[in-house]
Amino acid sequence: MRTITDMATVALAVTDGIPLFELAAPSAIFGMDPPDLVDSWYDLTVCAPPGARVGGWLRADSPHGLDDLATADTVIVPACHNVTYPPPADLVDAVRAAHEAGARVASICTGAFVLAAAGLLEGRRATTHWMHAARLARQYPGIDVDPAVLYVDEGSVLTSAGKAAGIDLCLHMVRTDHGTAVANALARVLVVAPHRAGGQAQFIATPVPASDDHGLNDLLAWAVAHLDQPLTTSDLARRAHMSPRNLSRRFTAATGSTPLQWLLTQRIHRAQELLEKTDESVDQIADRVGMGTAATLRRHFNRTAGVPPDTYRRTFNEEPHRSASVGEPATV
DNA sequence: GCTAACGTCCGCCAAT
DNA sequence: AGATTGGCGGACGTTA
Repeated sequence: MRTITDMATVALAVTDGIPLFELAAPSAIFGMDPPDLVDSWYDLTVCAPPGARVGGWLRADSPHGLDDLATADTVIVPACHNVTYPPPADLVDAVRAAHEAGARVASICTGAFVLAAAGLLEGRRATTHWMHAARLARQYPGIDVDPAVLYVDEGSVLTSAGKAAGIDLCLHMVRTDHGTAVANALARVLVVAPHRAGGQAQFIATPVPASDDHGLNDLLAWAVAHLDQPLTTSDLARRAHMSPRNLSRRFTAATGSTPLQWLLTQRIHRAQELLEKTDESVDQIADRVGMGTAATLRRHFNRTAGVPPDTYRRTFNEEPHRSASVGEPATV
């Protein structure tokens, strides 16, 4: 089991020609002044080859090179600027070495191609920018590429979709390390959506199909507002004026997860929030998030958060910031 | 941890 | 002709 302090050093792998945005998102989050809510924040190292260009008009000037990736707890690999060429071999080797040394490795956008080349995605679920998802899947048949989600958390290997989804992934890591309250506070500072879960593709406008609106947003919003009630697929279908079969199909296409699984995830997130912010019993919380009994909540909570509700509460409530252990969350 | 009842969801296929 | 929909069966998951 990892601890928060284990994840404290974050290394950002800069490659020549890297888009500015890719660099900006993780820098803004991991390199910011520590929020008041925590007493230790991340230590960001930018690892850049000498004279690397950023965004075509900036030059990175860092005393740290790729060798420094190996000692980081968390390694972030932003987009490579051209996926038609194989990623730089020294970067691939450095990323592989870092992962072997126990680092958590996360990619943004086409950075997934670097992780793939390092063999870290083999047999795993992963995502990348929708424009390049087909290429990734073709080049690496062993990867279960999901182009429809914002990010995929496979524990020690995380991938995110294009550009702004990198912010979601970074927030997700902050949430994993420091809890929902800290992640939400940070999102407020950054003025971004506090939580777009990895499996929630409903807020991405993927401009591939002619109509990028799957028409489920109202339903999802309604469901979130009525989580405390028992909701079946048929209930949702009735609300969306669809047959259960069709809703099930549309739902999966739009969100990347099935109705029940999506509801369970939403309920667990709500429960996490309540555990952090209130003193309500697990029983009460189970009732408030529509999970029936505490036993049911515990079962799903364990599976999703990696720890029982009471442990989670102790981690983020009573003793918020001291090397608290959180398990590896399952894929969101 | 077991069980019984019930819900979910996915392949198949005909209807639209 | 091709895509979308909805009903059905049955394996599988969830709940209490």
